[in-house]
Amino acid sequence: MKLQLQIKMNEALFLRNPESSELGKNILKHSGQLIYKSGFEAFTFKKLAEDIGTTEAGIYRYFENKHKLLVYLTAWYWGWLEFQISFHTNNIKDPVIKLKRVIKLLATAVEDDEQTSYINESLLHQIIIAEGSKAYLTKQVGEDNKQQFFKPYKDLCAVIGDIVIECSPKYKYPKSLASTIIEMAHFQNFFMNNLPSLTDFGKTKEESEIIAFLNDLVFTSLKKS
Amino acid sequence: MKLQLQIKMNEALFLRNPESSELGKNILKHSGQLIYKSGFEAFTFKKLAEDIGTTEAGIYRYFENKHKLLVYLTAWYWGWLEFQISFHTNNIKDPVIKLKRVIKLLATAVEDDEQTSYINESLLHQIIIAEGSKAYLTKQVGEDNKQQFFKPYKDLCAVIGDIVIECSPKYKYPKSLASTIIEMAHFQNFFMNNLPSLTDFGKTKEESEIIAFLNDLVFTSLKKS
DNA sequence: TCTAAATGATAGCAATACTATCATAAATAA
DNA sequence: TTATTTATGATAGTATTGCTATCATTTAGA
Repeated sequence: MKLQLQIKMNEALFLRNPESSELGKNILKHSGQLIYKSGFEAFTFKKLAEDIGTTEAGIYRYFENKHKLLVYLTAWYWGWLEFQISFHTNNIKDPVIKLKRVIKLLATAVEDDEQTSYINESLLHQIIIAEGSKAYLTKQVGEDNKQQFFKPYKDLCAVIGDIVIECSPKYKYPKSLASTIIEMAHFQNFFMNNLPSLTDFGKTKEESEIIAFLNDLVFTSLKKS
Repeated sequence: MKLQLQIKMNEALFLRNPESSELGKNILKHSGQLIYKSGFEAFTFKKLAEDIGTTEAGIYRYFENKHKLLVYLTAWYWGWLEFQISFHTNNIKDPVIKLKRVIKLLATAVEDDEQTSYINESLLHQIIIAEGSKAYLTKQVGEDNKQQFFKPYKDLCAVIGDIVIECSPKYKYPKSLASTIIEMAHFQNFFMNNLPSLTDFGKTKEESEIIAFLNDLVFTSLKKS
């Protein structure tokens, strides 16, 4: 039996559901590759269309513009990650172990899990590191937020915040700590690889060091309170 | 006597030094206002030129493109902030108080200090919060880094890292903690105002709460080690 | 097998991101 | 002072981007 993981996406993110057709799936697959390769700024629907072997107009039938597509990809990623977390922390009672597992999942380059052939999760992880913040660092963030585009991110943040509270019921900043963990898991990775002197991991470039840093940061905060 | 604070800028950031002429100063002033108002994506040299009352070609004589201009503004900001920090922590011996002062400076909306008429620091602070990461979250980050465009940011990070070490000589992650403080001072502000459920400050929207969060995060980490 | 929906092919248009040219004004050096 | 460099203004032009529209052709579902 082959299970197919389906992440329910916000319908306002697309014009036509990309998961409902071959062309749509190709859009998701190739946009991931293209954004990874050339960066979001250089990414255009024209190039994407050429890559797939369709036309620009074809892409526009699925996504209004490249911003929506980026938001789609990030939303998909956060949804997928929340599932990974609930899967990998299932049956763990100790919230400290749970939180450590979460930090590891956030900071570790995932392997493509083959459950979704049209999205390469490890590529997506890299894209989120370098481009993820651009999904919300815009003037339309308020509008986009009203339409619930960032719900998967917020849900994930809430899940992590809840684990924080389980670890330390009196801790005063569970949600800010959660968003700090998420952002820093990615930013420290980007810095380590691109601006190493902003980190202490420039020599080894090991993800395990980021995990150690975050564990130290989080658990000294939580033990104390 | 009126002191003029001059921040030495990397010459590779511009084609003609914008601080050397009226037009140049106008470019800095109005680009700040425009980016603040419409966001970096919608910002174009054409609009900037119209705003100033010059031509597009006129702007291109100073800056190669809008990315370089953004990097210039961020570099200027980090340089200015490092000066503010050295000024406001001067003569403080206790590194803990020093670090608290630094956190406060990072997280507080600055008031325009009038020393530089052509750059509005409080506007710039807002720009850095919303657009600052876009200066380095690009495919050219490696190239830009080779040209030392991010030196002011790295210097600031080093300064803060040194204070961390003064506070707690055995702490293992001074630079990562420094970049975490800097980034989170800004990100928590952005989240608080735009995606409040990612923080614990959505109700009050007070900067003082961000400062309290960062102080808690940093000093529990440092006291323990 | 009919019919609706999805795709492909092509065109076009306004805005963006530049580059080039030439005239003029302002600053500076001989 | 004049000669000359340097900065600005005005205008043009070009390739690419970011779309929208139309119509013919497949493909898939009822």
